[in-house]
Amino acid sequence: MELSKNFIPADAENKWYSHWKEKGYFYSTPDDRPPYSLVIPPPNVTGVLHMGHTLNETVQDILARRARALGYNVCWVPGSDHASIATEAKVVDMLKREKGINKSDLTREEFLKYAFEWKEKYGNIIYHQIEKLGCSVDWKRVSFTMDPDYYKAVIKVFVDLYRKGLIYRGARMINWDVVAKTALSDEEVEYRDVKGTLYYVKYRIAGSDDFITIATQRPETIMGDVAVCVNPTDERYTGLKGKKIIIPLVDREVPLIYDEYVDKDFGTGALKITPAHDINDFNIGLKHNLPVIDTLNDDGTLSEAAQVHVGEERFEARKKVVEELKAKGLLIKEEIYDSRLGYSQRTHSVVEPKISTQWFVKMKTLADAALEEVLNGNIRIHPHDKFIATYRYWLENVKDWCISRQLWWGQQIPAWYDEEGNVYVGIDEADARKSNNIGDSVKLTRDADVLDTWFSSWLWPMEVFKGITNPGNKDYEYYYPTSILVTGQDIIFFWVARMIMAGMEFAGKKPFSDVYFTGMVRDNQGRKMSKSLGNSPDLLELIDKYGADAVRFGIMISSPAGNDLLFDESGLEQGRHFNNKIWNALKLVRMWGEHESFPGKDSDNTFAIEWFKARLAQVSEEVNDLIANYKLSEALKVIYSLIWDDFCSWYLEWVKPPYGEAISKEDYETTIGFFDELLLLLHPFMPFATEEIYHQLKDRNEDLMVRQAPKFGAYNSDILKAGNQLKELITAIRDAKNKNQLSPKEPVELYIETAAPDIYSSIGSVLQKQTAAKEIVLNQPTDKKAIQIVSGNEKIAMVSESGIDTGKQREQLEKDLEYQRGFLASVEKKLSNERFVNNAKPEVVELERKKKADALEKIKTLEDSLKAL
RNA sequence: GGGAGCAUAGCUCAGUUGGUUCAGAGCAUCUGCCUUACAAGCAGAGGGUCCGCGGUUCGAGCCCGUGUGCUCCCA
Repeated sequence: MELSKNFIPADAENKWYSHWKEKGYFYSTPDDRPPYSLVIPPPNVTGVLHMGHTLNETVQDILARRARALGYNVCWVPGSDHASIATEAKVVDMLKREKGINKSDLTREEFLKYAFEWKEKYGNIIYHQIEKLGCSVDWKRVSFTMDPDYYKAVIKVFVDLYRKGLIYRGARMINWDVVAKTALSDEEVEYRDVKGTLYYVKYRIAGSDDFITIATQRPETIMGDVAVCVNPTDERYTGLKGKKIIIPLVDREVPLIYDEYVDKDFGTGALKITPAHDINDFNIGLKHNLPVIDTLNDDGTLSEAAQVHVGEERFEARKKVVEELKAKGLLIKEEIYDSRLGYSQRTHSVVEPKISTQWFVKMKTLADAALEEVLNGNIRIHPHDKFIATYRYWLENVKDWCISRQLWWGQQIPAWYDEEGNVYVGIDEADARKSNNIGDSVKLTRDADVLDTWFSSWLWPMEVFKGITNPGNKDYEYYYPTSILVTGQDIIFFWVARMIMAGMEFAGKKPFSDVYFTGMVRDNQGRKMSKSLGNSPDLLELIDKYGADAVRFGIMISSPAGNDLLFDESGLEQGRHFNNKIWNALKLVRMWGEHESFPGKDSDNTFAIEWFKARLAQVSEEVNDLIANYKLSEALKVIYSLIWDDFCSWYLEWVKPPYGEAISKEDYETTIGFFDELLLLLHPFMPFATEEIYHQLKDRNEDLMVRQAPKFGAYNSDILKAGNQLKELITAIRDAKNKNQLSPKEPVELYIETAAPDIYSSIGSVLQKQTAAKEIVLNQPTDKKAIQIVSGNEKIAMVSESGIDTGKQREQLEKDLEYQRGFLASVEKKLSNERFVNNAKPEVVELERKKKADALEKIKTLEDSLKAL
């Protein structure tokens, strides 16, 4: 069959993915082999794969495929999480838009029905993309954080922690998302620098016509003020002790209080205290026994308690309050200053600090265990140095985790309240009654809230193997702890740290042995990829354009471990070119196989074959080391160079039979053998093209995906040296031809002066072939007019029938000579330095002596060549 | 404000234990080639004060200090 001019990715991708799937290569069940398990960091069901995911999934697939080749029983579990806030928002939006239904018109059950329908419809997009990318995940193990068993696991864990006293319910200052109308955890708030306005407002002092001026960025909360606070050491205000202050607009009388907390230098040194809407004010309020006046509704509008502008949106209300203060002459000035505001990670609305009764997890003991497990080295973080400090800092300063969300999409909190508001926790109502001795006559109402999504995903490595709902089962025993977790550095707290906590708390065992953090994918201008910038390419379009292998290549080649990478399509182009390069190598080798009969003669390509054998062993070892250290980008570069340079540019040219002649059967088969090993090395990075070429190379039933890597033993390093020398000789001669405007095919005679003539018995024939040399003569000077070339310590006179430009040559030789003399001088300087000779390690000194000898020899050769011109 | 990281060729980045196989790769640029696998290619070439300053050392891209610039995390 005629092969196409270039590799066509789409055909291979569809064909091989379904073939692998049919053969069951992705599926794993426990057996005698060592396990290699990993769980996909669950993308949320609302999403599509962005470039960050692409990098992440590619890294995992590389590790998985590599582990398979090394004999492990690989189990890679796919899945997604339910993303309560994001999904609920999308479903609410869809209901409104498509069906004209408001969430408030639905019962919880009705809403959940729609939500599950939505999930069925859109939740699979992501799996399709994972498939297109070639990921070898076990499709029989797809998990979802709202699956019935998973749901049970989350409830079980909640009850368990509650009974251990690690979960409590209480009123605290929390982060409130006014769009989603739910509490958020500290980690779900993103802070951004903004230009804020500081308003200077006059508050009248009761019983006088004097004023005290406060500075605030939130004039719309004035109505919630319960005190004005100054620093006790602030002399400006000492005379006001015991006075009352009148809050503008609402005319409430509040005390003037004193607290060290107030910064005398900020604003006017007088701070309005609004405990309901600021965490620091809240703390001061607690300390001074002040009331809390919550002037905001859950949706961010002003509440009845505000008395004025009731029902106005908070930022609208701010404008109106400012106008009113201005009108009353109470606004002294406005000042722009740099501030930071918290935004909801999901809805991007400004987060409102709010006093609210929520459920919390006590983090201290959990955090201690999770920290210990990493510090003692049981869990290794890669790259270690970059993230260990962050991990440590967060765990040492962790705050309690707010886990309740005022949503429906999620695991409903298993807590019931009686009519007095007493709370009873149990895995279901019956359990709650039984364990708390509550009779059936008592009416119980279930807590309406659900749990934070991360409260379910922290169980992921355990529960995908049913480790919570069915502990001790065979899968769980075999696959847990998992081998590695690959994830983005941005969720080190959300997820990684909490998974470790969960593992230690519920299994008494770490969830994984290694954590590999990938960097962030940015665009080629270094900007974070985001929907609003529109700079995130569509994965499926990229795959259409370049092929999945090229996408994988492009993202990996520019992806040093743990560092951010600037995504640029030029990398994908390079990947596509690489595919074609291998494809063309395939075409060449196939052509050799098309001869009717092979000559029976013994190989005359011994050197090329032995050399490549050694190179292959050397690089395989290197690749093993690199991958073991998670240096995947470097491993890919090494493989790329082995295939393109060593195999295609050198080896294939060396063994290529003259046009029209056939290669020997032995060399042909050896070459295919090499090709197989190269494809195996590359396969984890570019699975489709390699599998396709593997089958095009030879008719066979076995697949590359399940081929086992051979063990390469020691390799001959002498032959590698000889290979380098050969390459240098060829390059030097080609270069000389190029510089003298001779065609590469120009027939020449080479007169080589060498101290080691023996080597030419092995490399001679290749050298001759690659340089179009009619003849190679060793250590016999010629008196013919020749081009003088120096390569290493070899002095070559190249005789050609065409003209020679001696001027150019002289220039080149003199340049080399100058470099060698400079080099010699630096070495001699070192050697004449007594302190160097006395202090440096003997082998270093010896090396310098050798360098000196080499340099002297080279200088002599160059001088001789110049003379010969 | 606290902490971490980064700064090497025009661009994106490697550079593991300090020692000319260490100053590298890919892309880009330039020169010559439509050479029967590959022009998405081949054969070559040019290009860097390794951010500035100081220190340790016989010796620093690498270690230490400091300054500058950028990025991230936390408050």
